[in-house]
Amino acid sequence: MFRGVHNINLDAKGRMAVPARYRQLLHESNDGALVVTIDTEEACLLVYPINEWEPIQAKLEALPSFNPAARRIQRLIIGHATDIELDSSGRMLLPAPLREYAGLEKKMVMMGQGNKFELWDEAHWDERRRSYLDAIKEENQIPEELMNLSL
Amino acid sequence: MFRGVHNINLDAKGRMAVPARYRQLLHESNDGALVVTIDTEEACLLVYPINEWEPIQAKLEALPSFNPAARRIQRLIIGHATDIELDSSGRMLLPAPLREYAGLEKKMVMMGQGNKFELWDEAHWDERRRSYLDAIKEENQIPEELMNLSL
DNA sequence: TATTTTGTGGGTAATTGTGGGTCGTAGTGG
DNA sequence: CCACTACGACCCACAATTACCCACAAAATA
Repeated sequence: MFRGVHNINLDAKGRMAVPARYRQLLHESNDGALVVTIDTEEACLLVYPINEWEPIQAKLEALPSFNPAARRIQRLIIGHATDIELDSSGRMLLPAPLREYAGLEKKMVMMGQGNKFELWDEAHWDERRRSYLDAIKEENQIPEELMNLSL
Repeated sequence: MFRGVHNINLDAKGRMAVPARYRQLLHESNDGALVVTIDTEEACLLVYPINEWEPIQAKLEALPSFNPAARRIQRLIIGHATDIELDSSGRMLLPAPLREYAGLEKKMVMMGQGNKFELWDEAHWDERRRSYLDAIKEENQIPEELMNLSL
């Protein structure tokens, strides 16, 4: 699955070159078909290969629609989910509204996260990473699940 | 398993020569396939043979993703975990973003740590080692687990 | 000291990333 | 319904990076 960081530049047309190492993988499994949507907790975008996305959307749709919290999530996540494809030179064009949401201008960071990629504005990610690292260092009570983890 | 220290130089292209004694081992078990990621507590990098890494990523992905502390750890560790291979002369090219994180310029230290290696900037490691030694001398209460250890 | 192994530095070719031109299509407004 | 505009798909050319290779220096071994 996906992992690793890459510094990527967005060009003037809002396109980003997908690192070559992922292209084959994306083409083989899904012919380069992807879905981008927003992360509701952070100002970043999530990119799924279509086959990873479908079950997620199905699960979201199955949520009880009279529940306001569920409706909100559905609206936000499904609402922003946009199909995109890799172009002939292995780039993807990020839709303007989503670029705006994540504050993507030029320098960005692409990170593999298992079944998906995350896209961050570079400055924003640097700052966020710092705060994550601080949180880890200052944490006085580490969750049970993490205590037993040996890396 | 891995142990021992080596002083290593990064060349101008960001490559480091893996000490010959580890090469065979790495090639035999994994064909030289490795994963590098960051240490979240110290400014250093962790290098795993791929077979050692996979179960770790699996464990990380299994953490509850609604737990903020777990999400942070996942983002940081999986997000930075980059696949690399030994080249034909037994060197590895460290990705620029990771080199930056650990402040690796030229002189570095590689240390075996059981199932992985750690990479430190030399000056940084020297200083850190001093502070570790000081901490041990000044410590008045030694953790239970250590009390029963006989070296 | 001779010989082999290991580490280091670059040169080169191939691959990958970047920028931009052009054309077709869809959307907009008159 | 037509002209015009904006945008995206496609294409090409150049720049940057990486993989591969070879040669030499340094170190270890015999």
